[in-house]
Amino acid sequence: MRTTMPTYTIRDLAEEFDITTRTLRFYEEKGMLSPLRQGQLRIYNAGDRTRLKLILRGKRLGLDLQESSEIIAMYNPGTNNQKQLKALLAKIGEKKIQLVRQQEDLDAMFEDLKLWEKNCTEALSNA
Amino acid sequence: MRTTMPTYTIRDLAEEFDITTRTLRFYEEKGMLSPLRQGQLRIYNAGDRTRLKLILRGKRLGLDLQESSEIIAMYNPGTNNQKQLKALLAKIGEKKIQLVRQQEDLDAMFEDLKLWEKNCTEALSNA
DNA sequence: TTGTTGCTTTACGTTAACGTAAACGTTACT
DNA sequence: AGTAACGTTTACGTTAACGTAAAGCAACAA
Repeated sequence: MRTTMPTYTIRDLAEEFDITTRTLRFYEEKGMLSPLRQGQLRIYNAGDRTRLKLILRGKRLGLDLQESSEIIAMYNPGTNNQKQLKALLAKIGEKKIQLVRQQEDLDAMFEDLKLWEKNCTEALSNA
Repeated sequence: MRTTMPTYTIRDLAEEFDITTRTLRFYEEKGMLSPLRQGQLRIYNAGDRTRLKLILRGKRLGLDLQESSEIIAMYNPGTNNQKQLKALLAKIGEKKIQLVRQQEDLDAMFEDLKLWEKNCTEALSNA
């Protein structure tokens, strides 16, 4: 049996992820997405959608597009040689260090926010 | 008794936080730092240093300088009026939502990294 | 047929966050 | 006095990540 995979227009994805169509074309221009063409229209599949999600997740974490590209490249196992794998491991290590740092920063900022929130509400209730 | 608070030159801070002096002057230009002058030299105090730390923490979390400025503004309690406090609370709420999102993204990425790391090391040991 | 809507390509504009260079003033050796 | 090391201001340059506008094709609606 042959199940039909879902496809998306440029507008579908733009609306779902709240970005502009310009942004999608831009990512394509950068080689991060390669939707099929049906005539001259772009037609995205599930893989494209997943890659887009990864790009946007990276953005929220403060990665630039180049970094996100590298992350995404880890997903396809085309890299079967020793040197590249080791390089990849090193990169993963770096990324983990950076993410741990982010965790700490996040925790610290949450603490601050909690304090400020407390102070604000108290100041309001005493008014 | 009068204890002398520590002060820092522009180079001290640049080296401590691994940024350039240009960056420090830029933040000043944007009104985020206001070091004293001794002659025409900048002389930073503990408060300046703390603000700088907050700016850099914000950067690591992907905030832009404007957002970091707002965060820092929360630290000085000069805001004692009802409306501003409520606005502040709203902003804190937004920020918390965004940070929670970041937490989730971080967790997801850590999971991925762990998987990739495993795959890489296995691939290497089988070679 | 003439809109209107939505897609396309091409190309120039914009903003943030600095980098970089020029030209100059202090202080500190030597 | 010379010069090296650091600081200063002023100003133009740079990069990433899109925004925005122009000009045009395709399909469907009135």
